[in-house]
Amino acid sequence: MTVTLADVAARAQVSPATVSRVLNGNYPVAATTRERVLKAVDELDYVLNGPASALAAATSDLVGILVNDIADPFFGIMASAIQAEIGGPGGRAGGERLAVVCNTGGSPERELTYLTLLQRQRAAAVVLTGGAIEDAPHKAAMDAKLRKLADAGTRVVLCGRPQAPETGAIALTFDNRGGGRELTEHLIGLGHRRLGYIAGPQERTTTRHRLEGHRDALAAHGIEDDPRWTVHGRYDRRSGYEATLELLRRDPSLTAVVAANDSVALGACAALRDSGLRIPDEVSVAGFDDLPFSIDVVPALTTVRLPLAEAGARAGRIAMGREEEPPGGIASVRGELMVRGSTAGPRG
Amino acid sequence: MTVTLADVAARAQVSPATVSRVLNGNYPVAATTRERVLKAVDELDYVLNGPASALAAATSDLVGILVNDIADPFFGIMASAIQAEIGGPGGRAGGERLAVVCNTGGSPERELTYLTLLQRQRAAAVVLTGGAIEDAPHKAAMDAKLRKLADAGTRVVLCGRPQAPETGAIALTFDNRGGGRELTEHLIGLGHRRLGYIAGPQERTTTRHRLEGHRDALAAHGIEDDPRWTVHGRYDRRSGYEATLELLRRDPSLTAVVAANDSVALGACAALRDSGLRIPDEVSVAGFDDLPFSIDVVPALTTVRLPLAEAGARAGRIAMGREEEPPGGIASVRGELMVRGSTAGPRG
DNA sequence: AGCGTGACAGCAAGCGCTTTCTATGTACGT
DNA sequence: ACGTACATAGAAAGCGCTTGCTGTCACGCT
Repeated sequence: MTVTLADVAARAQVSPATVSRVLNGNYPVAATTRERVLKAVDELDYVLNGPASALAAATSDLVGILVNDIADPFFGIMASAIQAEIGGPGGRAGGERLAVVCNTGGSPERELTYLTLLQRQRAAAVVLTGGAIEDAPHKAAMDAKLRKLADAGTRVVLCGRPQAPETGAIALTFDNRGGGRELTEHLIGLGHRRLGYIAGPQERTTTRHRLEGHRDALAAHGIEDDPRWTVHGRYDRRSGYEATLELLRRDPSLTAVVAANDSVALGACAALRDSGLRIPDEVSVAGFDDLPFSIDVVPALTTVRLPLAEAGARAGRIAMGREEEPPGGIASVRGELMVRGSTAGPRG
Repeated sequence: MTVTLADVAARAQVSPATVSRVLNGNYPVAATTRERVLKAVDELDYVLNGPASALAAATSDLVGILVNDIADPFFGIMASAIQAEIGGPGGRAGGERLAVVCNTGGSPERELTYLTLLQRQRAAAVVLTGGAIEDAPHKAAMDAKLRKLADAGTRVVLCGRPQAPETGAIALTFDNRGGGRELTEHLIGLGHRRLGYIAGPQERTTTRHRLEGHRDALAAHGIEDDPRWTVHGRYDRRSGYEATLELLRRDPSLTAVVAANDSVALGACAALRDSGLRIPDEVSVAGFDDLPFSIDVVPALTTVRLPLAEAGARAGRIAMGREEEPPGGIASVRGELMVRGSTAGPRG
């Protein structure tokens, strides 16, 4: 039924070994023989059996990219950059690798299961993007898994995720804390003293770091951090909408709302508008990430730009061993404050 | 070094065959034996060797999802829905499958190469999303490839892509033409007679169908289709920005701009604003897809909502053989016109 | 002329798992 | 009690490929 190496060998009148060597090209084969083999491959429309090849060679060309939410451009942009470098087909790499992205949906179990699946396939490398979950048992399980992957020869790279010491993983982390601080300082500088904060899900590192940056800034300026001013939600627009209404209910005198990310900020803007409040005249709004749409909303969003594509590309290169690892296996990537129309001094 | 089935068998004092059967669970194994095996698996921290398993069983649990641009939520949303149904880990499906998304970046070569790679891996199913490329040689190559995949037992499903007859693929197509017509008719109904159209890349089916729908509407109302009113670009914001400036240069008297999709529409809005034109008072703008952000821009975008998540879920189910194929192997999915603030009568 | 030396090509032994077929008990029915 | 049927477990034959090792020439050097 299906064409095998042996069929090709028979047709080209050579041994299977020779066909294999022609295909893998790491062993001298006479030009005329090679031609003959290639011709047979073509005529028979032969397709290598991946599993068999992987089994015999004990290696695979699979590279996994884990993302929390594939429908979120934050991850899409990173994944795209990573994949381009891995050299999924046509990438700079040459050797054809199957770079695939796996959507965990933010679920700890799926994250772990995907890692196991990738481990089963003896993946050549794995890149984990975005924040990690801070549940202790889960973290322990993840670290153990990463350690095992690394030990088995799989290159593990973290992109936009805090370092996991002792796992052998290379980390490119985002300076969420610094970005958060800078953003809130900007608002404080404009004169704001009552700032609402819409945080992401409780148990994620990204959430915690951004929030800490925010609080650092408040503390540095001697501003009391009223617990009513912080609401947790998901990293999506809907959540931002609801959280903003809640914030307004708790304290209608807020003059600024800082959101966990741009999508949340969008929801916040909608909620404010629906509440009859003008941005930035009555309330300022700030986001985080600087996704492409952030410049298009009106007013354009003040936010912290994260070099997602650059970081992804670098992570991809490191995963392929085409770029030196950062010293200590970790590098921090800074964000850049983008001041735009959505923020202004209070009572504008 | 690595733990194999045989190691587990030895530790559990059974034969490798029994271990395999416990793991695959499709053969009677006494409860006590099973326990013993499971215990050994756990103690040894055994991980199945995917390639070996796939080779021996001649099947694989890999499912590929091809997308044109992973950074575009249009694809992200579909991919997410497909993956959820495939049952990547934790999905409804139970059996653990490795659902992976492959980013072609819109390149014909990469599309083909990914298909080959998936074919190598003997993928269980493949879902292709989004428009196809209309280059004849490429189409022929694709069709041949799809045919071969289908013949080899891989389930092939097209989601939001025109049917490829003779390939054995199941198609869920979007009614881009109908949606395009409806949208333009809405504008005509408002009184517009000079409508600019920003189309996508020339060689894509989606581009052509939406444009045809637009022209159908114009023709139906006896409106001349001035070639100056159509500009081709990419499916992104930047392109929309530039195309709009070009449109304005060619004919400053346009009263409406219809964009190939929402991202392009966003760029169009920015260009109009930068040109000092108010939306919708001076120029109306319409998009396509109804991505999440479309409701947040100001004014909110009039657009055609495509049920991306629903279609993706259905495609995923069909790929898993959990939903009956549509009659004739093809089903058309309609869009829904969403009238919002970005469109109004001319000289509003 | 004789032999060392490359340059190729082939043999054959696996890689780790699945699965058919066979063997061994055990529990029935009569 | 004896034969039959059923429930389990094992032996072993691959699945299709890679690769270390073993030839076999043909060439060039002394």
